[in-house]
Amino acid sequence: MKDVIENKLKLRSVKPTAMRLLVLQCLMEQNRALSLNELEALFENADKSTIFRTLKTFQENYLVHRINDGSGAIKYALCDDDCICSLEDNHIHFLCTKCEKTYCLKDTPITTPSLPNGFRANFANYLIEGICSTCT
Amino acid sequence: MKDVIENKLKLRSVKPTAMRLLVLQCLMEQNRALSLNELEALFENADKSTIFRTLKTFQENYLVHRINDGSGAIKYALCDDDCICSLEDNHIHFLCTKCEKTYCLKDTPITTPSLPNGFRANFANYLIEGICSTCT
DNA sequence: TAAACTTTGCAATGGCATTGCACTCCTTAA
DNA sequence: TTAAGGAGTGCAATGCCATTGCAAAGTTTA
Repeated sequence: MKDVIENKLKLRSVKPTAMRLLVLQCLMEQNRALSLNELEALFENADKSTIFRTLKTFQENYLVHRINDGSGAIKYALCDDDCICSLEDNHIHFLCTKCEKTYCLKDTPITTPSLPNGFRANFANYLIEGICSTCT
Repeated sequence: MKDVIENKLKLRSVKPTAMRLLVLQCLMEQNRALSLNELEALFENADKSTIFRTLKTFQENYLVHRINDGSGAIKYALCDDDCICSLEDNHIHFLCTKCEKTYCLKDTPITTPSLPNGFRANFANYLIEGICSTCT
């Protein structure tokens, strides 16, 4: 397990510090998008700004992507290994309004519609709110 | 023009105060989604909290909908007259990353994909970022 | 081993949404 | 016509979250 995490970092040329390993492991285990506060709560003794900067480093190296789910707090979720956060990598996110958890629906790619004349798309953020399978 | 605005309010049983007429007119004229700060700047002498509460009233009566375009500030845009802000009323929004303006693409309804088993959709927020026709 | 760089923790700061409270305005009923 | 009640408004907080400056701690390199 530890190897897998370290490999993920190596793949993106990010030095494996203790904090980074922890955050990455956490994101892998939870299998959903987490906010800064949620992450902070899971660690107890780690500083929020350190986690913030860890996540920033991760973003810059395509390890995680940010999700704006309208909850007020930005959520962070793991990217696939071959992700470069392009329009093609964007996928739908799902916010359960009951448990407040946000999931990546990686198997549900975003279909970009034809836009009005002169409009060009670079990035898409598609969020669906509803009830997840656990809360049904 | 004034009649049109007053009618819109009457249609939703919202009392036409000066502030409400102004805000509604503004949203109609701009033909795009505006943030609280943008609205405040357009009026100069009106208080932000009044505008906020005006918009809240509008939301509650399906006159405007909120848009989370990831800019940090919530934007507000006019609803159609027959809107009840249901999943079917949701449409795509477009944020131009150059001029920072957000548009409703009312003619581009959101197609909700088939979700994983057990997931049920109640609301969708689909934002596309890119360059608008004016900035191309 | 010392210098240079990176990472971390703490303590701000700033932006935006939201609310409490008092004042004003408008409506209503005696 | 006037007093009372309710709605709307303005001002001044408050709170939450993202972000950053700075110094200490840790790591790498010559």
